This record gives sequence, C-alpha cells and structure tokens, in this order.
Amino acid sequence: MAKPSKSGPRSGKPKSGREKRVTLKTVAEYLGVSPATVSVVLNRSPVADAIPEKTQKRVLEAARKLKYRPNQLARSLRGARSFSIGVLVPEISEGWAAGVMSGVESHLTQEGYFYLMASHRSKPDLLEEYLNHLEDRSVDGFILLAAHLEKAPDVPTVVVAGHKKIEGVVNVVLDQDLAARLALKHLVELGHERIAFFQGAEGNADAEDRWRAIRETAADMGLEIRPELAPQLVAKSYGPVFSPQEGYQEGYAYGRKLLAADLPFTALFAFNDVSAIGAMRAFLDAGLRVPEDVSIVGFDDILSAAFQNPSLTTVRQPLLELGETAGKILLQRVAGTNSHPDFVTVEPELVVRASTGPPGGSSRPRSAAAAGPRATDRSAA
Amino acid sequence: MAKPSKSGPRSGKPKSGREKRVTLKTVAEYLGVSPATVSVVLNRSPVADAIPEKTQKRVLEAARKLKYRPNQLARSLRGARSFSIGVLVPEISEGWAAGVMSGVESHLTQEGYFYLMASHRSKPDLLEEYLNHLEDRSVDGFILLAAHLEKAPDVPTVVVAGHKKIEGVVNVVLDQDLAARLALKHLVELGHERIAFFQGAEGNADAEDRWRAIRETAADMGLEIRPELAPQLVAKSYGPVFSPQEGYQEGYAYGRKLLAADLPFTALFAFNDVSAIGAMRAFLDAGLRVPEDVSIVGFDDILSAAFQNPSLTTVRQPLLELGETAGKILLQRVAGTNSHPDFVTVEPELVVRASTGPPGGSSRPRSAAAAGPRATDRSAA
DNA sequence: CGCGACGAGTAAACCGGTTTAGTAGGGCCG
DNA sequence: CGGCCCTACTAAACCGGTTTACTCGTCGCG
Repeated sequence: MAKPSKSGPRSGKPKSGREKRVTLKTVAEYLGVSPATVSVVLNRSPVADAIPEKTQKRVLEAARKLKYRPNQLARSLRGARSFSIGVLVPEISEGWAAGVMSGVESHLTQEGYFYLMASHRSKPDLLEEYLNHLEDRSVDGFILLAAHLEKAPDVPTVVVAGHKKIEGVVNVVLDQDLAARLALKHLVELGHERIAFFQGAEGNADAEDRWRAIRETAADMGLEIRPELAPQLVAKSYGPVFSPQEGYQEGYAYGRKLLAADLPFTALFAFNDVSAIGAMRAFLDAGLRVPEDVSIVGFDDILSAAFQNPSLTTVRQPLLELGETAGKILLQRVAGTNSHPDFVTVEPELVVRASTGPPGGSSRPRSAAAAGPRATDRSAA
Repeated sequence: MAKPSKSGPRSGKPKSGREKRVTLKTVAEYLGVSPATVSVVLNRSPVADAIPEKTQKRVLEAARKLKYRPNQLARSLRGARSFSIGVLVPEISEGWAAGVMSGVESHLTQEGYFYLMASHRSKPDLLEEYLNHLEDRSVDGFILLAAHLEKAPDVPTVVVAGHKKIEGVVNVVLDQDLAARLALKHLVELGHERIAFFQGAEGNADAEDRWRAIRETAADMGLEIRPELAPQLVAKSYGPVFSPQEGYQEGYAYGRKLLAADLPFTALFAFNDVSAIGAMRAFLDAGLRVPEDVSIVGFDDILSAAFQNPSLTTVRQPLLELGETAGKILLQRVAGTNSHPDFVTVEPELVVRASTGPPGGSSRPRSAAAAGPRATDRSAA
C-alpha cells in the first residue's frame, strides 16, 4: 500500500565514501511511513495502541535491520529526561570518593544512566560553576560527594557525606553513632578505659558529626574524654581522605604529641586510617608495642589497612553501599517517587585485626595468653 | 529604535510560581530583535561583523542581565561538537585508573569539556555496549583506559595502556623500556647480579610489554634471567592494579616459592607494588632482612608504598601525566589537528626508598631453614 | 441514507539553539 | 533617477527526535 517507491535499496547519490548515520527518517522512508509512526512504535507510546501488530512488527524489524540507534541528544531536547546525571566529587583519585563512585556507577549504568563528572576540590565557587554547567547539559539530577551546598539545585539532588539539612536535598551519611559505638565498645570490652582520640580537621565533611557521636557515646558508656588526649587534626583534606603523605605525617606528629602529653592512655581511636597508621609508626618508633602497650583503631578501612604491621583494626565504611544508596534514591526521585527522608544512613562495620588487644602493661603481662594469635595466622600451610 | 514595546518588565501571564528558564528567545524578545541576532553575537560568529558595536553591547548586556545560559543539548544537536567525551575505565575504584582519570579530568574540564564515564570491567561486550551508548550521546571522542579495542570507533580515540596498533587510534603508554632500565640499573649499581622477577598476569594490559622490556634490558646489561626466578602472576586483575587482598596474598605466596626454589638471588623486581609488598612480608616472615638479604623494587608507587616497613623502592608511574597526555592529544584530534603518532610514551621515574641496598647479607644468604624472629626490628628508641 | 465511531496513521508544532540565504532601507554613483 | 552596494538584520531551514491534533476511509447502526 501507499507508495513504497524504490526506497529499499540505497538509491540516490553515491555520497562520498562515508555511510550517513541511520536516523528516524531513514527508517521511515525505508518503510514508506511517517517518522511519527516509527517513533511511536519504538517508544511503545500509548498512541501506538492504535497501530496494528503487523505494522509494528515491520517497524521493529526495519529498525533492527538498519541498526537504527536514536540520537539521545535529540530525545532529551524534547523530552524531560536526559538519562544522565551530574556527579561532583572532591577529587577522583582520592580513595574514599573513588569507592563511593564505584557504587554510584554500578547502580546508574545498570539503570541505563550515564553521568557527567567533575571535581569540585572542595571549593564553593567550583561547585557552583559545575552545577551550572551540568544543568546546562540538562542532567536529570545531581549526586554530590562531600560537598557543602548552600541551596538546592533545580533538579533532584542527593548529597553523600553532607551534613546540612537543605529543603529538597536528601543526605546519605554514614551512621556515625553506630561507628562510635562499635569502636568504643570493642575497646571497652578489651578493658580499655583511657582512650585517646584524633578529631577530624575542620572542614572535613564528617568531622563534626563523628566527633559529636563519639562524645555522646563516650558519655553513655561512662568514658571520660581528656581534651589533651583528643587533638584536632588540621590537614586540609576534606573527606575521609587518603591524602598522600600529609595525613600520615600528621598522624605521626600527633602520635608523638600524645606521648608527650604524659597522660596515661592505652588506646587510640583515630579519625581515619591514614592518621592511625602515622600514629602507629610514632608509637613503634618510641619503643611501644602495638597492641600490647597501645591499641589503635582506625576509620575507613583503606586498602593498605590490612597490610600494616600489625594490621589495623578499623571501622569500615561501606563505600559501595553509600554510592549505591545515593544512586538508588536519586533515581527514585528523578522518577518522581516523592517523600524521602532528609537523611538516610548507612551502617559501618568494625573490622578487628591485630592492632587492638587488651591493655597489657609494660612487662609482658598476659599478652601471650589473652592476646591470642597475630593476624598472620592466615598463612595456612 | 525599532519597537521596544513594553517587553522590558515581565509582562504577560503571571504563570505559576516557577520561573521559566531563560532561553535565546527570551533574550531576543526582551531586546526586540530576532533570535538569530542574539545567537550570532553571543557566538562571535563571523556574521556578527556586520552588526554594529552598539547592538552587540546591548545583546551582551541583556544576556548578562537575564542570566542567559544556552542549552548545551540544543547547541550540540545542530553543531558538530558536544564538548563531552566518553571515558571508559576498567574500574573506577581501582587506584591506577583513578589516578589516570584525575589527569584526564584536569585537562578536559580546563578546556570546557565534560566526560561521560562507565566501567568496562575488562569485558569486551561491555566495552562495545558502552561505546555505542556513548556515541548515541554524541560524544566528541573517547579515552579508553586499559581496554582491548578491536576496531577504531567513529570518533577520535585515545587508548591509555592499550598496546595494540589500530588504525586511527593513538596509544598513550608508559615507557616500559625506560622503566626496566631504571630499575635494573639501580640494582646492578648496588651490586646485584642474581635478580628475581614477577611477571604480570596474562591479560594485564601492561604485562607483556613490560616483560619484553625487562628481558631486552637484562640481555643488554648481561643479566641472566632464570625462569625459576621469574614466575608469572595470575591474579585476575587487569591494570597495574591495587586489587584488595589477592595481589598481596599472591605476592606473599610467590615470595615463598622463590625462597623454596633454592636458587640464590639478592633482589626482586616485582610486577607491581602490591605483589612486592606481599613478597616483602614473605621474606621478612622467613627471617630474611630487607634490604640486607633481599632488595625489593616495586612498580606503580601506590600511596601505601611509602608507608611500608621498610618503605618500598619502586618505579613510579606518572598517572596524572598519562591522563593529561591522553586528554591533550584527544582534544587536539577533536579539534582536527591531525597526524599523531601511533604511540606516545610517558616516562616513569625511579623512587628510591629503603627496600633496596647493596647485597651482602651478613652471613646468611637465604637460609630457608630459618623460621626466624618477627619483623618487629624497628624497636629503636 | 446519514451520522458517529473507529482504525490507522500523519502533518505539523515543538525542543532551543545555529546557520544560510535573503531582504528592506538608505546612500552613492553615474 | 535607476542600479548597485552596503548595512543591519531577519526568516526560515535544520539538527533528530516527540507529541498533539487532525484527517481520511470504512463500518455499524438506527
């Protein structure tokens, strides 16, 4: 019917060497129908109900045969959705962000979304600039890591490790209270009473909330926190960062300061693994044994935590889960599912390794008996 | 002049609460000119030469006042360029890829580009799928990390750590010959003659080329490579990977095997830092001293390399530079600057730390029988 | 026989820009 | 005074889809 003309085989001018891209029109002409019909069928739009099976089959087949792939830019221009979301991280190469990103990506690509990414370097003006650029590219939503947002963007937004309540923004955060409880309970059960702490640097996304959680939990458990034993780090790292040397060196320096304070303590709960590792080295260098003289608990569970000697007991952040949760919630919001809570928490986990043990005094008390085997017990045969 | 009408203040219907987005038309109507004029002026298109200063100023000012921001999707739809490029990495959370990405990002965002990203997980079909999806989103080019490409995509492409010559694709690779020379020269100058090696696993993007470089360099320097002292790793990691425990444990296992081979050696040049660290622990556990009994050279310079005890001498990959180079070349190609070589190399650097030293273990070369003391030798004071 | 209801699509507007071809009006020249 | 060239823009096509409103032909029914 209609006029199929001789459109089947490639007629017309031979063009230059290159194949033109297959477009909606190509398919329509090939079939002798209008572009609208093809579009409607391929999208299973409700209007397509009026089109008989037979034609639908023809369209589908033609599309497949010609290897038609719709131009996504064109679709997004008209439609509301672009199926891409903007992601802003403090710094990609940084371990924490990379881990969370991995979770974000896994969920998004699985749902057919891609994301546009940039690093805000914790600078408010860069953040602002990228938010604008990305909106101009019609992203459907934002996922922001460790970002200090002032006001909600025009599209759905989820912030990971932001701790500010902003109308219309969902925050995904680690359950710092649980983290504090896990670590302190572990130490207390081992018999520790005098515990030192590292507070996160100002500006660190998690520092404030984590410290609040620690204070409250310590109070609940009847632990005293001595200010002299709870210095605040200053390294300019933002997130729970694996910043090259700085954090490590700072941990070393503060580890020495703790010793110099000359107040007794048998354990240290550091702000993160990097500072924990630095402090551990300081203690070892000072002739103390870990964990016999000082137990150490880190935070994050960075990859090298397990490689330390002794291997580091730490509170693991489920980075993948943080990312996946953020992705899931964002896509739900993009899809219009409303009413999410302001804060969604993800649970950390305590990874007990060899850097913690019962407090045991200088002259090898019951360490041999109670402290049990080293972590190197895994060496099998 | 013309008819400014009363367009200045927001007239018309009050709309609902929300501000409509400012579009080209908005600006045009506000000024009483046509969209074409505004477009032409804002783009400094050659046609705009015909438009007097005065009008141009008016347009520019109006655009600023109304906070006009062009819809990038619309621009890309017509124009050839979308100012976004597709990036496919093996896995984001992986250290090597994250480092290279950091370089890529730095160059691209600086040039006003964004990128769409996904992980190909070293699976050819995923790679293929994402290449298509990204082309459908009109990316201007591709940067692929550690990917095995079969044929060149339709847009300019740069592959980092791909080692295959493909027509129209530029490869950015580490100079493995230089890497081998740096490491071996260092060891030879220290006095080492019997050196053990770890070969990279099959499928690792760099394994083959690196091993070739090592063999050739060793031959040049008159070093003999004993097959028994050059086992090939098998961990399924692709790139120069910081794969959690596996690589480390494999290093440990192969370290033991080297000792069991009962062939004398005074140094190990590992395939990467992770396996080097694993092997180091194996040596230490066996009662050997590092570097007095065995010197160890790693590869990559992962962040924790400096935290080891002893800290690890290693061949550093300039990850940022790899990424930046890839970005720079790609954008040049996108801009049409032709004729790039098939391969561009980036130079590694030897970072000498504490795990290498002259051979000359006190009196016990490689006493396999010694299940000696722990490695806690650092009890300085 | 006339009318409304389908069935099967289609024309055309639209998204928000870019770009090409063209045009109205004025000045200058011969 | 007509023709021509500038100047300063503008109309309209176009990019590649999506969507809404409408048409055209046929059938059922009263």
